[in-house]
Amino acid sequence: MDTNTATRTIVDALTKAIVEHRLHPGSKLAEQKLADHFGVSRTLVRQALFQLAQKRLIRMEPARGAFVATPSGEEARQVFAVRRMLEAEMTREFVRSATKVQIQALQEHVAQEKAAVQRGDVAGRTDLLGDFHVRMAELMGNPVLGQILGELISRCSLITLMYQSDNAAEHSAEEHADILKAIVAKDETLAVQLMEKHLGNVEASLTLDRKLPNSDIAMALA
Amino acid sequence: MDTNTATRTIVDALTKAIVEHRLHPGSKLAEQKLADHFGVSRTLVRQALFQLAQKRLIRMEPARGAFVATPSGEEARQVFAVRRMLEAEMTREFVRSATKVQIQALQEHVAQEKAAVQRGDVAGRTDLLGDFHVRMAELMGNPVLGQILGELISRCSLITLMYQSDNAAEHSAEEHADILKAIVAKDETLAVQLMEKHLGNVEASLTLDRKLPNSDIAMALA
DNA sequence: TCTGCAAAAAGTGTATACAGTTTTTAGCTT
DNA sequence: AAGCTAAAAACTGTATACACTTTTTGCAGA
Repeated sequence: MDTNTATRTIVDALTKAIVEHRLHPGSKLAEQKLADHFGVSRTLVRQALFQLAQKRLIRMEPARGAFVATPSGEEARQVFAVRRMLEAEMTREFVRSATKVQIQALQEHVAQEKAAVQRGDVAGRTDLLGDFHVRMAELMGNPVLGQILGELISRCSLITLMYQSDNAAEHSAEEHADILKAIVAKDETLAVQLMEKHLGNVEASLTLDRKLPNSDIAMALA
Repeated sequence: MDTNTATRTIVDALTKAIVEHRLHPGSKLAEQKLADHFGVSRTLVRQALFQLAQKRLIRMEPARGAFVATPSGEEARQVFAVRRMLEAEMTREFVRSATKVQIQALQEHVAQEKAAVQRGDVAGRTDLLGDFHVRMAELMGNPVLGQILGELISRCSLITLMYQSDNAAEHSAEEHADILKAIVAKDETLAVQLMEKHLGNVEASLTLDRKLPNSDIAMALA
């Protein structure tokens, strides 16, 4: 097994479990248990945990171990602010440089989103809605951008779990479609505006000022 | 010693050595040597190396160890593209929201830059020129932004070392001053434009298409 | 002198050991 | 029964051991 292929497997599995909400914010991640589960020693588990901590999906407390992250409302706002900055400009550049093939790829993606919404596939829908943004980054041929955005979106997945008040974000698929229409029309300004508004809507659908994010409860009961 | 304070020390020391060009691109980072140097076991060194790899300041090759990163011209362009996206919007928001105190902080920073330029302090100058951008991010009260930008700028430090053709980036201090003037004048559009142009200039002063980035030579000789 | 090869040295990858800390458990007191 | 305390268990943090891989070294042959 190549250098860090085992570690990567663990990182990916845990990332998936966290963003898919099978591991809840605040949950303890005990090293030995994970090691047993993955059939490796604590050494590799620790490597994975450190990487996840750097991606802010978990936090590590001295001598107490690793816990699924519980981002504060403050932090959530900051993450969204960065996303808006990054994606506004990304959209602008995309309108300028997108080829037919790239636009087609996004159109297919939006079609998939709609399909997921229609058949009530919540998990798939959530996945696809985040992927729309990562896909766009990747289509621009900029993996650096793609990685940064991917990490921000992972964090958002955690955030939406903690703070979602209603399913107001259900319109995301439509908003993606609208953005895409503006892109097709090469209307740079409109596309950027719609993207900013879309991210604003997603953020607005959260109740970031809640006093007790349910994570604290989880931690209190843990 | 708290959980990862030792590891952090090593990460910081190596980061500093890399961005200050005391460790050259392609250099081998042998674990035992580092462990001896820092007076710890390989365990902690490895943790540090993994973190640096995630920040893309080093790369790790299976069974061959860690080397100071040698970013390709392609990657360099991508990093700069992301910086432009992020900093264009950051500048826009800064113009909108900056208080007198924040502007003053930046003015003092630019004054420091000029002083470093005047007294021919190359190392200090390089440091300060990068810090200008991080400082701005921090002043916006957004640590998430600050961290992402900080990492991008660390990578740029490596990039400029590898690809700098001449000292064309000497005008950076003046350009910072110009941007700041536009900010003071609350001229949003101009400030954004100047920031974009500034980053374009920095990138343009590099010869990213060079066939043999000197790192390859270093590696070939290693 | 240069090339090829095998042994030795150095280095990485993973598991395990062990010290110190935190959490849990069990018993004792009120 | 509730609360406190001490012993036990579980867990983290770091070092070390060991297998396996890569690199270096030294020597034989051309």
